[in-house]
Amino acid sequence: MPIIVDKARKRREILEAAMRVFSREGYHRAKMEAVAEEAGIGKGTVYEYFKSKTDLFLALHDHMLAELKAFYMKELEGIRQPAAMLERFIAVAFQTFRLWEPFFLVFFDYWAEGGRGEQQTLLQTRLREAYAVARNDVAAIIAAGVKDGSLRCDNPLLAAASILATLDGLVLQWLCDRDAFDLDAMRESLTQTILRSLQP
Amino acid sequence: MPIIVDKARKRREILEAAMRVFSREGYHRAKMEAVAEEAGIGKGTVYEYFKSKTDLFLALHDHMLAELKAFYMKELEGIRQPAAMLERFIAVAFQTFRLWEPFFLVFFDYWAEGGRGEQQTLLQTRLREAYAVARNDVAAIIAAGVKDGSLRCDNPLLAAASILATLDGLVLQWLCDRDAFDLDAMRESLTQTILRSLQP
Amino acid sequence: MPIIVDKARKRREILEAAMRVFSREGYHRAKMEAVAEEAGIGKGTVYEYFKSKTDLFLALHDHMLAELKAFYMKELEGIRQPAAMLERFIAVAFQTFRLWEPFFLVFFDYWAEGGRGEQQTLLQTRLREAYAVARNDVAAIIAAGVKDGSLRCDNPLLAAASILATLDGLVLQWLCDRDAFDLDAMRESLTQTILRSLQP
Amino acid sequence: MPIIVDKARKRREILEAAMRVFSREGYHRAKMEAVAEEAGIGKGTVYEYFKSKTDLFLALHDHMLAELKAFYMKELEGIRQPAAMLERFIAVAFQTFRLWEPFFLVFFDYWAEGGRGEQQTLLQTRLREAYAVARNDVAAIIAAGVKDGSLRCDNPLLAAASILATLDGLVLQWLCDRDAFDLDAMRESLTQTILRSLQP
DNA sequence: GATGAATGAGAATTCATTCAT
DNA sequence: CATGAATGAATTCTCATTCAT
Repeated sequence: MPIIVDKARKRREILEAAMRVFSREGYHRAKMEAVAEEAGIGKGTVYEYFKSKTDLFLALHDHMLAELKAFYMKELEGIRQPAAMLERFIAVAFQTFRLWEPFFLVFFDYWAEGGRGEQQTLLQTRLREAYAVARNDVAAIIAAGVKDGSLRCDNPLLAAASILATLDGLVLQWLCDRDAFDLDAMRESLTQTILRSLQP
Repeated sequence: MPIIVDKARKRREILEAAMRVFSREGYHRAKMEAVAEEAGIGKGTVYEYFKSKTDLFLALHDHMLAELKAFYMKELEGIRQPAAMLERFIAVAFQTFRLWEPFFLVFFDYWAEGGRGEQQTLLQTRLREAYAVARNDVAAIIAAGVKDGSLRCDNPLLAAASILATLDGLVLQWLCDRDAFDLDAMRESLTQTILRSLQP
Repeated sequence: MPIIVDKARKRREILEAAMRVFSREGYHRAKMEAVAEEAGIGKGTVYEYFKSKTDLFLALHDHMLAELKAFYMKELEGIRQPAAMLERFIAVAFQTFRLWEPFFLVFFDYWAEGGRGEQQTLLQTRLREAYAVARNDVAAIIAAGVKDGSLRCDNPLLAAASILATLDGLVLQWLCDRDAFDLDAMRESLTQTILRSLQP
Repeated sequence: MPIIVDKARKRREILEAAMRVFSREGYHRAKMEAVAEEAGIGKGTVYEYFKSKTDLFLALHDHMLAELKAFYMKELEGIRQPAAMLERFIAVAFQTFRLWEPFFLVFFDYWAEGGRGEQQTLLQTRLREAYAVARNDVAAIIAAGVKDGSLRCDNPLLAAASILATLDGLVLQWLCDRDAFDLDAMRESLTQTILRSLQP
């Protein structure tokens, strides 16, 4: 009788090992062997679950985004007021800066790989889609506020893009230098600025 | 009669060739040979000017920042009003998105390399310094505005960090998807938001 | 109540699966997993019957030769006249070209492995023995003809070697290019040439 | 000034090293590193001349056939009589058995690789072409004999194919077992048989 | 007996760097 | 000075084999 293995579980373990290794060393410097070791398995086993390093990289992107989204969903659950949602959204973002540091470090590599080239790589498509989804989600909150009169905004999608950009840019800057600014002060200041700019 | 070679000039040519190659392929995928070819010289010659690929990468960072700074200086020249300077600063930033695309694509790699690790790499130090300088420059403009009463801001450094973050995040997003948002609309909207948030 | 398995039968099934896979892909490119799949069993099971890939390869050689010999025996059964036996032998050989194509394709690999090296590999010994047996068999037919005066030949063993060589060389050539020559025309021509050269 | 290297010469040296290694170990077992070592160069250098193992293998085929052909040309030079040419041709073939042993051992691999598959591999095409050329060359000699009345043959191309097959089959057999038959006796016998079968 | 998940030795290939000319 | 031929450390990926169930 064949050994019964929870393939989905092991797959996730590999993904999480990959995240740690990639975040530590960077995608290009990271060796498959290191990923295997981090996952506590043999080199060849990784290839039973992912057919190449690229494939693993891609799968990790999906995995990470799914996890991130789930985190946001959970944290935003139950909040109905658009302004409150935005405030919470920003707060959660700042939380992730600290809690999901490795996550964002890996993201550097997606940006570096995905920004490049006109060839419509799978990664590029995914990255583009992920951004579009995020923009739409945030824009939807703003639009809801506009509708119920609690917010004012001519172009919710543009505002959403801008908010996301600020958050991205802040992790970037903060990860390059933890002393660049105080996270809490920045969160308060940013929340104020954004909410004020959307005030009716 | 030795051929007199303008070493500084050739050095710059190599740097610019490297920028094109790195922006096209990414630092890790880029081959030294490709850089040499792009510069129209022999592979070995690159090593006469830069002692290693890392060294070239690092030197390119300095070169690029110097060029960028020079561009900003020129474009901001003559403007005295803090608010006007900020407006112009943002406008110039958006200009660079289009004009300096390869530049930013290479920047992805600096972020990817520099964000990582506690090891105080030379690159990391430089990146940190560059950010600090940029923050100080922008903060200085704001502080000047606060001083002459034309602007209001509790923490100019924090505001500067935030502005820079937004701009960084926007290139990132825009380079991943040129259709993410309209650059001109974004510039206008962003300028408004920022200036309004600094209104006394 | 243990499942009674016809081990010999399954063994043969694996051998035949191996023949198909080896003939398709070549011994070296063929994967044990592919053999297992072709046999409709699990990868590990192959190792219950053959202790290694080499072992399987070797066993296949024996199996194939036994099958081939049986085929010849059946086809030559009842023929007594040496000349007629030779004619039939050649005809059967040409039949096998078409009918046993995979068989010969695998043989390429035995030649490639067996021709090489002074190390007295098991395979090499087997190959040598197989050739010796075949030569003796054919030589025996010729010798019988010489004895009954229906054929003339100074050195039956040499003639046998030559006949076998021609047949081997023809499969080789024909398998490399099905359009190299017409099989039927070749068979007729060859039969004539051989029989005439052995005419008293 | 760049180092001046006789690239063609080194290429040939690598090819010859490859022939030795491939003939010794077989194409599949042979390691690129062994080829490099045999050629007295570094592993990477082989790749400066051949872009892959397959490429080297293919190039070796061409190289070997060219060398073989040159050898035949030289040895047949000056002979005009068709019968004499055939006799000489066979004699040269038997010479090569002894002199070019490694050559033929490598050929096993071409047969093993080239016989297989319907995919029109480059190697397969080359092999087919090589056979066709050889058949035509031999057939031309026979046809010349038919024309001047010194030989008789209904189908020179068929006869040529048969002669080549016999020679191929003989190397095969002989390389598998040097004691299978005496080369000289076989040569004489074969020459007789062939010439007699072509007698008017 | 049968299975297939796990493994790691092994091989092809790449590419930064050196250095003879 | 400039060059590009040579190099080998490093890395990805393959696949025969093992063995727990």
